[in-house]
Amino acid sequence: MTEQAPITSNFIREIILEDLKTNKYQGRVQTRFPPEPNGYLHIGHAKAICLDFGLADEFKGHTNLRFDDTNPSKEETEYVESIQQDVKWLGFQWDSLFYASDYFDQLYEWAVQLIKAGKAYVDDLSADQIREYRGTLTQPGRNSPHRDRSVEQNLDLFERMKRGEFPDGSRTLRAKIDMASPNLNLRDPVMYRILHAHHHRTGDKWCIYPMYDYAHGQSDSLEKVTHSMCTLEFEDHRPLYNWFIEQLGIFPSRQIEFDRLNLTYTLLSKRKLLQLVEERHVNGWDDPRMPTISGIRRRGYTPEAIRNFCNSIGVSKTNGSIELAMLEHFVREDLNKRAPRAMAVLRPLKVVIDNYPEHKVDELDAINNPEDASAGIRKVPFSRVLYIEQDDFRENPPKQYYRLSPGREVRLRYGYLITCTSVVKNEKDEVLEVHCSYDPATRGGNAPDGRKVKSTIHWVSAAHAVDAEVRIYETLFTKEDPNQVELGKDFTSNLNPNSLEIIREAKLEPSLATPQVGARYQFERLGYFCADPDSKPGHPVFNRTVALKDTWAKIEKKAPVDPGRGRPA
RNA sequence: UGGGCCGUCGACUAAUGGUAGGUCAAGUGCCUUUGGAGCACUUUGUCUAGGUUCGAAUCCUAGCGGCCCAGCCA
Repeated sequence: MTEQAPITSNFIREIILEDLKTNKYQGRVQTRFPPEPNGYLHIGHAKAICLDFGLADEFKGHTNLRFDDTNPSKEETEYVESIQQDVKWLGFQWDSLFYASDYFDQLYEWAVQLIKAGKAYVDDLSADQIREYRGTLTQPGRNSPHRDRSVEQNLDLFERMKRGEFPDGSRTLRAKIDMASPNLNLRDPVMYRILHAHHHRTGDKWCIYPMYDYAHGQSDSLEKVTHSMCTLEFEDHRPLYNWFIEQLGIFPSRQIEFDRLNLTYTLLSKRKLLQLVEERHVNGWDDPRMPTISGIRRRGYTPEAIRNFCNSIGVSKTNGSIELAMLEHFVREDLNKRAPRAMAVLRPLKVVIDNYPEHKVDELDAINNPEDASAGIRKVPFSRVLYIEQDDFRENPPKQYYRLSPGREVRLRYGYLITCTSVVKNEKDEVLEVHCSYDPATRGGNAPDGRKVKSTIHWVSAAHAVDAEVRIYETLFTKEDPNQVELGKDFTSNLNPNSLEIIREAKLEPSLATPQVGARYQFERLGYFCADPDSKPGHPVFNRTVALKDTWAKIEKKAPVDPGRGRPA
């Protein structure tokens, strides 16, 4: 396992350190991760999870998992299950599991208390009217005509809202704050709305449901949360968060806002991810192209890689976007150290070793992981007919191309030095097979005379090869910022038509015939691959997690001249 | 155009009035039975203009730029 990346400090840790120093909460650090169960968790949530759990762990504190389930029309138990699975998979364990709906009774009592204190009132205005009365960014709002009802009447009306006497949308409970506040959140925010909807946990007990602003801070307070982290867009809500707590005189949790994660070529909005799923642009929430935890897990990412990434990107209040290369770096770093190596040929080209005995099969030693001696070695069968990668042969090699070409000698990894003697082509001038001779004295890959070859290529014995499907992924979107669209179009116009390439004719070394689902390998010289649940015994399916860094691709891109054709490729 | 928040290498992030540092990316070299990995080196930055100060990324003022807020979503 990769050692933990050092966590660079941040302003939230500084706040906690200061609170610890001044003994503000008697040395307690209590956080919470509060997802709404209305979708799958994504890499952006992973950042929040690492923060919430990581900071609490660091200071011997506690973290609750709390489902923010105040809107029954969007929330489902499928999501609460996937969220728990994902948090655990990332390597975190919550101290207590709560639901905002656990607090519905208490929240109702507190609402009554606020009504009695003249701090809340039942409003009969419709949604449209409320919007109208709210004013605009530059103009103050106006008081609702119902704002000054008596406490008795408010109590009666609120009670009857709860009993179900009124239809959806006909009334709300509002906090009585200030319709002229420059902060729109303080212009008598709605605390309760009428919603005759079945709730995934409370069933039909309630037909009024608290709004986020009224539920979240009070839930934090009930759990004695000391540091309540959320994203920047809630900054404007903090005065309201504090207002409820002050009016109620309950435990003062503190809300601290940090910047949401943005990743290039990636969308991190639950609404848009849901759209991708529903419109079938991807094959479900766990499609390996999705930035969901379940998607990147299926893609082959490790929890350690994700945690190291989250701990390395820092936490601040600046709106920025992290390059996808950063995330990829951390999977490569982790997998390089732990993934066993294997040989796989994605686009096979037949190679015949003419001077190798027809039916001979040799078992060659291959190192499982050069980064980890304890991983040991395995046997790989070698015979007269092999597959190599089409990319590893060029009839007319460009400058700096070191791989196989007519007359050239290369090394077959853990095998022999071979020299290309001739090629067989079809009528379309395509190379069908390559003929080589091998040097029997080079078994294992070294020449007794000390001669060197410039290149080592991977291979699979044709007679022993396992047929496999390999899925190659590119970014889901073609634009760094998928939200950047022409007028009248939406983000789906930036979908990358080549985000998934299915290779059905891949040839794998025999040890890969029946991998465990989720097993991760490095296919030598190609990248990291992960066995997909679609695998069948003897016919595996692999997802490419990430390619290896490819220096040759860079060289070729920089000087795209093919001397064989005499013009830029 | 009301309010809130934010501007440091290409990206992300440190420096808490005292040497602008780290990671990724990019580049160069070494090494290599993965053109992988590793190692070494290199390039590029404090939004602008004033001010305070022995000294400013940091404090002040004024600009400029970006993000968020007018759901009975969270």
